[in-house]
This record gives sequence, structure tokens and C-alpha cells, in this order.
Amino acid sequence: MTFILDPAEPTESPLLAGLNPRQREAVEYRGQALLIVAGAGSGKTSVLTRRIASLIDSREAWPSQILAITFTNKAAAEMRERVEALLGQAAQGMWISTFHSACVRILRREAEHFGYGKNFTIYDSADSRALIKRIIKQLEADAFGFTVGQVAGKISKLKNELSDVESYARGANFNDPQERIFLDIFREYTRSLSSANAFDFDDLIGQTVYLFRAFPAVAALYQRRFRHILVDEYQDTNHAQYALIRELTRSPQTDLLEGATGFDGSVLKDPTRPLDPASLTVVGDSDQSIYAFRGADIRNIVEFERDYVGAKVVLLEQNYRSTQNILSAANAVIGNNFDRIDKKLFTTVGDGEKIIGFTGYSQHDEAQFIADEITELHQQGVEYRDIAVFYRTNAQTRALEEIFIRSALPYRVLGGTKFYERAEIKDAFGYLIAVANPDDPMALRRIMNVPKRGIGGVTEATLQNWADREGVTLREAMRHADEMGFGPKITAAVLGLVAVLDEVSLVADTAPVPEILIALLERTGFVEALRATGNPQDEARAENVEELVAQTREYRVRNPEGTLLEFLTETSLVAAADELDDSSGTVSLMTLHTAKGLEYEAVFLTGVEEGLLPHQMSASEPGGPAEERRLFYVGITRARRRLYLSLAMTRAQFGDVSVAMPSRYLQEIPPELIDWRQSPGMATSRGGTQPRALNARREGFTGVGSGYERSSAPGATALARAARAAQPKTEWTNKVTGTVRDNGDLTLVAGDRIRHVDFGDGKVTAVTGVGPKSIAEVQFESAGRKRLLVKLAPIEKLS
DNA sequence: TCATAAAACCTTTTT
DNA sequence: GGTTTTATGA
Repeated sequence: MTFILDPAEPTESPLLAGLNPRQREAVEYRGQALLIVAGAGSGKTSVLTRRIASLIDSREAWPSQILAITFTNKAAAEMRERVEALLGQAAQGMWISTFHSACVRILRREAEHFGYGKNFTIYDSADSRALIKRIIKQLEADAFGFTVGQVAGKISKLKNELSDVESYARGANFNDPQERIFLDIFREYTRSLSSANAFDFDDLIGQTVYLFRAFPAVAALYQRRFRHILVDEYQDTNHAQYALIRELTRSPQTDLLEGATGFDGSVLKDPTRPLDPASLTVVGDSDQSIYAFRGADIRNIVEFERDYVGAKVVLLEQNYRSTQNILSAANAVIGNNFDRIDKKLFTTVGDGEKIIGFTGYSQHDEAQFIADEITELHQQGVEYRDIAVFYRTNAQTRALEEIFIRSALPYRVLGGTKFYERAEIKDAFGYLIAVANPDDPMALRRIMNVPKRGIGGVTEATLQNWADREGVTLREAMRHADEMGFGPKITAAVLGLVAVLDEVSLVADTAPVPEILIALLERTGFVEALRATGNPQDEARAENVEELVAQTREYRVRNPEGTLLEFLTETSLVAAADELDDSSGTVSLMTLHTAKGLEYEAVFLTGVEEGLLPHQMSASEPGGPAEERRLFYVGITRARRRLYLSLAMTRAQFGDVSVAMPSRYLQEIPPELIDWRQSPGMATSRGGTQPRALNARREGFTGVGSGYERSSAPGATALARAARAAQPKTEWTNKVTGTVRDNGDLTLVAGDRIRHVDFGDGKVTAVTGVGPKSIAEVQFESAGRKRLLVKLAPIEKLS
């Protein structure tokens, strides 16, 4: 065997500089299909951008022949910047976007092929739900136990599997009234969308696939254009997205392109030359698959080699992000998922700090710890923007925000209650949509009586009936309001509104967005009406609308040619992570789902409790607990140097307090990796000494889990209880995390004196609630008035 | 038709 | 705890 020493070749491309051998291979491999299995923090974004840059740099591809799919718009923008930085020039014509944005772009261009207008509206989840609600009411399906959430979930699921009304009907059992009615709802929903010239989120993907399958000539155009397709976060693609990629990577039927026009408008030359299918690169990590609830199918990545025969697989396991302690914890946790290919992340940067654990008495206590630690970190020189706080559910932000405000910490909540979800903003958008797409009745209904014009439900129903009878749109019916026997005031109101809309519609394709919005607001008196009420909340709403005007102005500056339609598209597809502003000096708060793909110097993973992480709802889902574990894994691996895991012993939900137990996942982390500032074990009962772990857990379950038991079939509760009892006790009696404080049957009445570990001595002023949920209000001598859960607070009664 | 009040429902996670 | 739906009367 000969060893050839390989000194760095002088001619080596700078695009490969600093890459390890695996990464280089992923950049340089050329072939039909490439799967990059990229563990967390293994530099996959770097690999992807360099791969794109190298394709362009070597003249193997024009920028316009590249289609790269990312998970968020922000990731797309970042990738574009990085590619352009590598190439040292703008790479015009690359499509780097999310699945949804790419599909909207294709659909706007091709919608007219199948009966849609290019000015179609995109219904977000709230719009879809509003429509489904209307249909359920109209068909009186609520009597059969149909809820909006169920129906919306089922329709979304079907669409993600590329089912439509017909294909569903084929497999439906018509003897089952439930199924017949669901089919009616589904059919009506589909009909409503198409007559409104609207797509819902799932349609954007599904209808694009349909378009490609039904119109091979259209498909061929895109198959020919995109020669290199790259998909990031492939483990979270659903069946529809998978099918879309399959369609795009088919060999174009070149005979269909004869005489077709290319994207630059020129007639394609030599359309009959056979073309290879586009090359496909996918990047993913099945350990980070966390969107099964949205139809993501892990098989897409697991079976990639079967789907694309001859595919090359490259594994990236070296981690460039985190310390070894953080990685060891992550490896230990994910190792408990058994149906996976074992892979171990490693690093060369050393162990780093220990993970810090903290157990609060309440969620506020937990939040206070986090706030204190952040203050401390900031004093040590960590920027606020390098710190993130993660949680499982959006509801958890409340306690965090309260404490952060009190501690004067600058923070920003990603996702959550979005600006665009505010009623007044949706109203303003209602006007814009009504102008852009006159066929959309949802937008019209939303604004019909905003501001108040005296057009109520009765008037609206009369208009709708007239429209249905005449077979015209609601908008057209409004133009004939004088033929329906309304009073003079209502007639004038309807005609006035529709006149404004019609007039502004004329310039919808050409006028700048801010001008359109301002024209609508002024002519309808929307903002004025808000200001006139004298209600401070309405004043705030008016300011929000003004803020929207400012945003349209910004959009105009960013995008001088941008049309109303493009503005509406952009705003309907913003993701939570898109709101991140890297230059802001604030701590970021977000859900674990939003955190995917991001990284921070210091990460606080909060609410690591049974019922929350894993979430209660996941227990009844197949694969639920494993997916929750991956979610935990994703959270851990976001941290570069500092990781904090925190939980609370009690958590308030729906206004009442319940006992929380440490998450099972905490016990999967080797104890020596965690430095517990206050462990669940340390907080154990001062009042009683009996082993409480099992008792406490059961109480925790019945307390937090009442929702689960209520929704189960009658037999299921007993079964679940038996299953719980059968679990080995040892799983729960871990020295570190297995017990909670328990004051046993301690009862307090007003007037009792108590001593609290943190707050000192105090006097009980009132007791509310019964049994394990009783809460004492205590006036402390120095710490003020507090509300404490009698059963769990670190208190003792003074006699 | 609309304002106020009582009541119900809620909470996984998201493009 | 907070939003949203429904009931009631003006």
C-alpha cells in the first residue's frame, strides 16, 4: 500500500476551504441523487451553500437552473446571501425559497390553466377554520359531533396525502352517516375555495402537484428549467412535498416543449434534445423530525435510497456547534429512540460547562431563575441576542413575559400572537384582499360591517341568498342591494361600500400598496371610526393599523415594483422564525418547533415536565413520545456553550394549579452532566418522609391529565391506569429527579402562622380550594403577599 | 342591530 | 387566565 502525502493543492477551490473530508464529498459529489445525513450542528448550511456556489462557479449550472428549498423564508434569504458572498456577485435567477413560496410562484404563473385566477387568495389556518365553521353550521353537522378542529385537521391530513373529494369518496363507507356528512363538508369546502378563487395552505403544494400531473407540458417547462434541486430539512417533508419533488425530478418529456416559451420569453431552442432528470440533493436528520403532526413522513428520508436508485449517501457527524457535555446529553437522550440508525455527534472543542438544572416551585419561580441567570450571563458579556428561551407550548410565554418585564430584560417572542392575527389587522387585510380578489366572499364578510355600517347578519344572509339564487358572487349581489327591499340606510351603506371596493379594484394591479391601503382606509373611515370611540383599546388598534401602513411603505421601499398581490403573498407566508432580527439586542423566546435550525450561545429549555414535554396530547398518538424526545433533542442541540434545563413543581393551567412531575427525559441524561442548582429531589418534603414519587405522579396525572381522560373512550381510562400501574417503579425513583415536595395532609386556616424557605415568616390571610389544590394566601413579614399551593410550598406551620 | 353580561371552551406543536 | 360564543335587553 502506498501512502501519498497530500499537501494542500495550490489550485484548491476556496469553496472547499475549511471543510472536513465528508463535507467536501458532499460539496463535490456529482450524480443524480445525493442524501446528506447531517447531524445537528454539522455544518450542513455551509455544505449546501458551497455546493450551490460550486455548481455555479464551475459553470455546471446557471443560477436560474437552481431550485433550493428551505424551511423558512429567513433561512432562504440567508442562504442566498451566503451563496452570493461565496461567488462574489449577485446570483440572479436562483429560486431559493420555502415549499409554499415556490408553489405560490408557480401557481400564480400557471393558475389560469385550471380555472383559477392569478389573483387567488391564500387562506391561512384561521381563514380555513372560519370557512369550515360556516359550512358545519350550514349543513347542521355540529349535531353529529363535528367540530371545526377535527374537520380542519382531517381535511389537512387528506390534502397532505394528496387525497381530494373524489378519491376520498371512492374509499368511503356510505353506510356510516359520519363519513357521509364529512364528505359533504369536504365537498362544500372544496367548492367554496374554488369559487372564491382561493387556496388553503395545503392546496399550495397539493394543487401544484395536480397541475404538474394534469398538464405535462407545464411540468416539462419546470423540469427543464430546474437542473439542480436541493431540499433542506428533508425529514420534515410530507407526502405532497415528496410528490412535488418527484414530479420535478422526472425526465422532461421534451416533445411537449416544442414551440414552448422559455422563462426569458424566448422560444426554446432545440426542444427535442433529450434531457436528464434534474439532480437532487436532500439534507436531513431523522433524529430531528418533529412535524409528524403536520403530515411529515420520516420514510421520505429513510427510503431515499430506494426511491432514487444509485443515490450517494454522505454522513456528517462532526459537530461544530456545541460542547461535548451538551452533545453527550443529546446523544444519551436520543439513544432511547430505538427505531433509528445510531449516530453519535462528537466535537473536538472539549467538555465545556456542565448543564445547569433548576426546579422552581412554580412557573413564576422558574421564570425568575431564568431572568436572574440571563442577567448574570449578560454581565459576563453574553449578548442578549445570543440567548434563547424555548418552551413546548405558546401558553408558557405568559409567566416568562411577566417576569421579564419586571426584570427589565429586553426580549422578543417569536410566533405567538402575531401582529397579523390581530382583529384590526385582519380587517385591514380583508379590505386589501377584497380589492385584489373580488371573488373572495370571506374577505368581504369580514369587512362588511367594519367600521359599523348597520349591516348585520340578516342583511348579509339576504345578500348571500340573492347571490346563490342568481348564481353570482357576493360582491356582485352587493351591487344590486337596491333590488332586495332593504331600508334606505342599509341600501346606501352596501352600495357605498361596494362602490369604494370596485373603484380601488381598478388600480389593484398597478398602484403602490401603501396608496391602495390609504385610499381604502380614508374612504371607509376605518381608522377614524376607531379613533372616535374614545376607547383606549381602540386607539391602540388605530395605531396598529397605522403600523400596517408603515409596513406597506417599507415594503414599497424594499420592493419598488411590488404589487398588492405580491405583498399579500409575502405576508401570508411569514413563519415564526422569519420574524427574527439578528441585529436586535433582545433575548428570543420561542417554541421548540420554531427553534429548529437555529443556534444560540446560551439556551434555556423550560417546562421539562411530564405532561408538557412530552406533552399530554402526545401520549395517545402512535410515535408521540418518540417525537417528543426528538423535540427535546432538537432543543438541546441548539446550544453552543451553555444549556439550562428547568422545570416547575406546579403549573397553572386554565386558572387552576396542578402538580407537575419531572420529565422522563431528564433521567435519560447522565447525572454527572447536570449541575442541579435546585433539583426536584432537593425540594422534597420537609413535612413527610414517606416515598412520595409514585403517589405524586398519580396525582400529577389525574390533575394535569383530566383532559385526556375526558376525551378517551370509557374503557380507555381503566386501561391507561393499568398500564401506568404496570410500569416498573424504578423508572420513577431516580435519586435526582424522582420525588417532589409534599406536605402531606397539612391543612391551613386563616390566621395560621407559617415559615417559608425563601419568604420567611408570614400569616395566612385566606385559604381557597380543597384537598391537594388548596391555596393559601399569605402575608409575609418581609416578602409581601403571596399565593401558595399548600400541598407543595416549601413551608412549615408554626404553632 | 348592538352593547353588555354570563358562560363556555380552551392549549400541543405550524406553513 | 383569557378569549370567544351565546343570552338578554335596549
